[in-house]
Amino acid sequence: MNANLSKLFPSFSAALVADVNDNAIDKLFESGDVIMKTGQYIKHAVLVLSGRIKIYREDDDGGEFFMYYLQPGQACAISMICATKNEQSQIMAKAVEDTELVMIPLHLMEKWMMQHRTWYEFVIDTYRTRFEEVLTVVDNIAFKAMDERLEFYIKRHKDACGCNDLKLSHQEIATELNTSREVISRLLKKLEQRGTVKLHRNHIELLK
Amino acid sequence: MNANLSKLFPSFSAALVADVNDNAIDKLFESGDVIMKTGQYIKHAVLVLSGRIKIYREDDDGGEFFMYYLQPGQACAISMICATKNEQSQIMAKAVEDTELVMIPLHLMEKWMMQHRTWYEFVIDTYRTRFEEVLTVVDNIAFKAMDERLEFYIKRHKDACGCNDLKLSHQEIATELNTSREVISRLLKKLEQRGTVKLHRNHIELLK
DNA sequence: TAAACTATGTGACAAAAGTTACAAATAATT
DNA sequence: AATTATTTGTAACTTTTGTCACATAGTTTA
Repeated sequence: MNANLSKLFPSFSAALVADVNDNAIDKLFESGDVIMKTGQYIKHAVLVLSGRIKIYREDDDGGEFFMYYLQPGQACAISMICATKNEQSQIMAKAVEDTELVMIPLHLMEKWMMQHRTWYEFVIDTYRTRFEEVLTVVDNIAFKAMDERLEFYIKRHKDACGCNDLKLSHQEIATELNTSREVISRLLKKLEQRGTVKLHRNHIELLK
Repeated sequence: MNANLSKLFPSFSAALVADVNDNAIDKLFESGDVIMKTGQYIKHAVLVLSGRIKIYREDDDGGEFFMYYLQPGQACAISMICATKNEQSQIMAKAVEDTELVMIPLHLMEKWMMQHRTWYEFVIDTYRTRFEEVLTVVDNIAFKAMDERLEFYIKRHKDACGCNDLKLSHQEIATELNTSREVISRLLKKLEQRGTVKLHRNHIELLK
């Protein structure tokens, strides 16, 4: 089914790769698609094969606070945690590139935890790294002001896409940081004056 | 060793309770003791038998941001996650009452995951509920202003201790919310005027 | 009990963030 | 090319939060 599964998930044993190929469902999403809504019931654990996903926390007034990226070779910790009990999703996931996923039915989660040591370790590792990532998000909003949070936001984008372009409007960035467009425009201007970025329409060039 | 272990952790199988009693180490802390420091290596998974613990996230400048309470019958998710790989703690834990803990050596974590279904379910459930709790913390600092965050803080204290007294100074509350004492004094005065609380020295009476 | 210490109250002000309003620049559509 | 829509820039203002200064009221200690 997927020749590059073992390349993207090198820790998986051959038996596990075979089991994934035999049982998992492949699914494609286009850039911009909402992959999972808040409140939706989760029936699969999700592995990312290609593309890029952004994970958001939503509030009652339409706020969409950006939490973290999901990349090829990674798994959605929330889907794994929720999948074990068929719980509702606490987050919203959106594809920001054309994305290929592997969906693993929830009843296999527990079986594989017992059967495949490499799956067990992968799941625990996914929990740990994602928990730690959420803690760094807490750090930023608890301890930092908006200027530093914007820089952190830009840095994470750079790390995730490996590029020097942020193709978003000021309004979109503001929404993901739960602030207003004017605040982001102001702070970006300051970054431009410092030579950190160059501003274009719908597009920010990252210089340093 | 502990007669009430099965009362506090009713989901545990008899075999698991016996295994805990045979292998775990009992440990006592006094109110105010730091149970775990940020950066400390974790060698045990921690279960709470009695007392109350507060979990903090620290920053470089001595900030101590309050995350959540740990109660009897609960386990420290961070210790479980980190214990599986002997990682460093990402949080600081402080006893706010005299506290009795059960420490489970890390090499048993994995063994029990395979051996005891009730342990597996308990661990997964601990991850899930704690992950969700951290997400509600993110909600509060990402979407809410300080007045609402203070009310949320008070509510969680009330839920955790089941009492109507918050025995902390304004300065201590300010530290745990990463703001200044004056801001907390101001907001508490407003709550008092609304009849929500009654202010005393080192002690806030919760009326509603 | 006087002195020292700690906690709280409060006014005045500064800085950061959020809001309103509108102009200018760019892109898309007719 | 003209019109319309979107994005960005910015000034003026309000609100919230943070800081400084100092007064007052309890508590503890000498």
